[in-house]
Amino acid sequence: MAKRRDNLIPGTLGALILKAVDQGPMHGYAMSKWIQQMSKDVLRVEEGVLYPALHKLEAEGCLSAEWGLNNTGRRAKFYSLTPFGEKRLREDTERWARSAGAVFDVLDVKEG
Amino acid sequence: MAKRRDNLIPGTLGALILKAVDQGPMHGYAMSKWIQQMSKDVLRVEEGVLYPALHKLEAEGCLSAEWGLNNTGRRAKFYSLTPFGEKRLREDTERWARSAGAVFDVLDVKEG
DNA sequence: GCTGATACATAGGTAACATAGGTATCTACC
DNA sequence: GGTAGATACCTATGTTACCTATGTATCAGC
Repeated sequence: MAKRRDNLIPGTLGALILKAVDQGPMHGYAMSKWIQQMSKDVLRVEEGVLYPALHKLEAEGCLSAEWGLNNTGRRAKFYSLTPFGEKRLREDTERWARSAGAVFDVLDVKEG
Repeated sequence: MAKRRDNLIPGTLGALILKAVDQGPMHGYAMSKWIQQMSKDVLRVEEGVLYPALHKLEAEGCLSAEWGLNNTGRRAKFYSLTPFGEKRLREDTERWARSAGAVFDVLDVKEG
């Protein structure tokens, strides 16, 4: 079980979530769909992976949460970026670009 | 201890090593230096990380090893790519390009 | 004799993700 | 009334993969 590396590149999940919430307050299920769509179906964030990550980001002060209603009247927990979360997103994005670029360099692959 | 994500993007180490050996038979220490150099000092493969990974790749049939002497006459274990290792390198590289590209898409970062 | 570089190796710790299960509501369909 | 599927949340357990620390040994240079 626990086959590795089917969906995500480990270490990127936090940034993906923060980027989703950066679009505006969003609930978990919508983030999952948004990431899947923006990645053209390459990245999938299963719910058993998503919710623990959300709780961790909230505990770290990157996200704030409050219950509300979605556009069909269903109860959902909406997350927003805190200033600290915005800072984290910028840092994570920068670190990712740097590290991923280095991997492309070594593997001698054209990026894009 | 065990601070996370200082050097490597998890899941990329195998491909980095295979790419190093793809340059020609190489011993571990030289791989470490080669990766560091090709990544412009962004990626560092510590020895406690490298050698277990080499043993694993050998056990999986991606690498073959034999003892020899380096150019200064020192004893070293030289690794070569097996056909299976070449296949693995191609697959890993392709998967990396696809997944990393998707992360760039989501994070809305220019690659390169 | 000491330091630093080269070269290999193992042990123990932990984070992060994958999988599998669970609850609950609402709509659509039969 | 029953079922299926989508929406929406959650937790528990397992495994991998990496990080750190530490050890051995040789050789060059001071």
